Amino acid sequence: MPDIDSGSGQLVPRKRADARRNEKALLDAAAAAFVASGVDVPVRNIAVRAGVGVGTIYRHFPTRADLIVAVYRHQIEACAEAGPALLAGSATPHAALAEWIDLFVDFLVTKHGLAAALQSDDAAFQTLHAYFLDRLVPVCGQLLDVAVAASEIRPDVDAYGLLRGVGNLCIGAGSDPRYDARRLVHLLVAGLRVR
Amino acid sequence: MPDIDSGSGQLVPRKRADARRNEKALLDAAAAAFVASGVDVPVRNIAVRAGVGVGTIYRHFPTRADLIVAVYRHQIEACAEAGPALLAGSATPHAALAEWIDLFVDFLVTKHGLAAALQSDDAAFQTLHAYFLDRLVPVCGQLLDVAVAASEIRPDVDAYGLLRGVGNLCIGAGSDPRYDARRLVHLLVAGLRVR
DNA sequence: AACGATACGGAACGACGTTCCGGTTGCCAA
DNA sequence: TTGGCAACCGGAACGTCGTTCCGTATCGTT
Repeated sequence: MPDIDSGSGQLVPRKRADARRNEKALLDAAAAAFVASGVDVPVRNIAVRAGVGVGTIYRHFPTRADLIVAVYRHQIEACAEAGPALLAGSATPHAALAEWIDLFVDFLVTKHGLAAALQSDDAAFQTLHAYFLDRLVPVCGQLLDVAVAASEIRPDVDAYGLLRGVGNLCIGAGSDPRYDARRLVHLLVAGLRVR
Repeated sequence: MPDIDSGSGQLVPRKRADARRNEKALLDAAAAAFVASGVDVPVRNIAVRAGVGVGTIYRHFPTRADLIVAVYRHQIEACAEAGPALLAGSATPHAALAEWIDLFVDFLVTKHGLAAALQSDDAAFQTLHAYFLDRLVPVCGQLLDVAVAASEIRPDVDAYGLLRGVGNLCIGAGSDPRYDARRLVHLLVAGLRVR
């Protein structure tokens, strides 16, 4: 029985044991390296940490973005799923939006260099860009829609632009104590309100 | 008479004619290269455009930041000097602040990659960072002070953070038609208002 | 014209991302 | 158990880029 069900009825050939072991080791090593040196850490460092050759990294994760997404997938999913929950449990739609954006900001500012990588137009980061957008823009859009319907915020704000703006504001947060990204994001969110 | 007065009583040895010629050629070449490929254009490209060796670039401009500052110094000065003028000629201090920030944003979004370079923590860009801050933070601070004194905006906003936030919002503007940095900056500035 | 200071050019080096291939290892069938 | 082959691995090798360095050329003065 060489094949395995990968969650959605698709039969994919089961990977070799050493390949699975290396993939796990790489994820752990990458997570540690990202914490220690940011997501821009040289590929070779991650390879050394994981005790594998650089070729092995590229085989499992063709681009750096694939590795980043794999490392942070759980947290991004959690953020996405928190959207509807906040909407259901908050006093007002605007409060829910603000709290959700806080979650997003908290995630970004604790990941050295991730916000910068998100905005990079380097082709290697397109996958990263796309994953964040696919997963978070709809959630943000829903929060915006409800808040607009409640006449709490201006009607002409789109989720994509807002999310990119928030992401941009998070760049460099954490490396300069004089720069308070959370505060600026709050100001931006305040600017969304109808007067 | 080999020495020359460099503006402030300091006698500095006059540079050789070929050195002055090359410096001019480099500034022109860099300006053209920045427009064509952004401020991250490889050093060698600039050297080729100027018809010079790479060593000559590093002799005249030890870091990339020095070259960028030299290319854009005039525009940055103009932006700084526009602050007081706007303050004098605008309807309200908040309007002056908004207009001045518009100038700053217009400058940034038309210079490919400059906003990103401004926030980079790479040591080579420290000079750039410092020059922008030295020149523009005081101007922004003055605009903020007056607007605060007029009770138009919240009192707890500092010029450094605001300027960095605006700069951050400009990252990637121009390379993605879906991302409207000007609009987000407007929202941020709107968020500064007292309720 | 000759000479010293100044400036030039580009080769060379190290860091990095990425590709490629000879050797190794896990897996299945016989 | 073992043979064989596909999958997989490691790291050498290549191209790009920033940066340094030094032998050579040029300028300005005497």
